[in-house]
Amino acid sequence: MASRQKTSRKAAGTKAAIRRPQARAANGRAQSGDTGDDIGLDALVGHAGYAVRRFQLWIFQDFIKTLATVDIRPTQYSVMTVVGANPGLSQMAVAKRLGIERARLVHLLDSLEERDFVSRIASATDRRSHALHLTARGRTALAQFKRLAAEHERHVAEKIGKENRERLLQILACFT
Amino acid sequence: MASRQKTSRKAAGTKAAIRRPQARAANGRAQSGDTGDDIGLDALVGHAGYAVRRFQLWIFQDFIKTLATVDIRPTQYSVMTVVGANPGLSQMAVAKRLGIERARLVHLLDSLEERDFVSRIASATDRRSHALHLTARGRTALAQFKRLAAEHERHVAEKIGKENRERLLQILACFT
DNA sequence: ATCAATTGTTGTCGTCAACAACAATCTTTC
DNA sequence: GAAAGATTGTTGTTGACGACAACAATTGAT
Repeated sequence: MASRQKTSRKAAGTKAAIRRPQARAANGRAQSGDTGDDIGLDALVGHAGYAVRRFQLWIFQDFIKTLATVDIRPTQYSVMTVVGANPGLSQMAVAKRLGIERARLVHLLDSLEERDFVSRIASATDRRSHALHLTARGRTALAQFKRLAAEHERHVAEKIGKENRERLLQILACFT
Repeated sequence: MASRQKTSRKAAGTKAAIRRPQARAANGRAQSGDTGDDIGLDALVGHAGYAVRRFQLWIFQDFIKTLATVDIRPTQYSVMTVVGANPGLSQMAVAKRLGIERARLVHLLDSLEERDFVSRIASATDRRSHALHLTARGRTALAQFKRLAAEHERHVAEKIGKENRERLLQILACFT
């Protein structure tokens, strides 16, 4: 135990030993055989943020796994989808539409351009901005991505139920 | 434009100029007055992940803003809530229950212990593990946090509707 | 007694949001 | 038409966060 005590664990052992008086002796639970399933969450249940965080974690992992063969992540997919549906958009417009910072979009487009999915074309009307387009390769690739994304969406429907998924989309439509 | 061209922008200007032939002349949209509201999302609408991402972004920002006066973030709140409802839990049990990695929980508890909200007490039965408890200060603090969190939850209800919020919680209950 | 598993910890890596600065360029205003 | 202000793409930094991999201390099983 030497290393754990002498290293930088600021106050774990020490403080705890001092503050003992008020330490309620672990109300019946303590560290017995906690499988992690019988632990109450108290106020946490009923918090939308907590449920959404867990859900988003699950849904992103499934998306990444389902599109692992093509190595496309959710944000990259969203960028290509928007650009594909609206060719010629500026980076600013895409960033604003997707709720991404334009600073972040720079790197996203760098990688997508390296893979020859997207191209930044100098705008004719505004020499500051770039008109974004899918390349020919990007268009055929996006078609495949959409098939895989649809498969991912089926996973979601299996997980929470087909009608629940649609209800969810309807509830959250104001954020898209 | 010197710096933008000569610096490390790998292929923006150069490549784009070369790949010109196939560049469809921006189908009517181009870079006119894009306010960002009239941009189609195509397949993106209908993707649960996208809607959930945007929602989680909003909900976390509101949570952080609503609890800014006490400087508590969502994850910190979830830890204190679970520990408060289940005193004596080990770090492993808390991490598993909340879907946090135990490596990450270490830092979370470090900060909460520095602020005297939580204390790690050496377990009597297992000298490896720590029994987690709220301090007296932590208990009174958590009570205030819960009031502020309830206010945040009201913001959510205002945003998506009271009944929609409850429907949402019901749909995502399997993830909590 | 020995070997595998567990617990807390440290460290690294990559993703992501949030800011702040900057050069180039556009737009407005006088 | 020139100066002032706003916009666009870019670079950089910061911090929260998830994922992994190691490690020492300890426990439990063989």
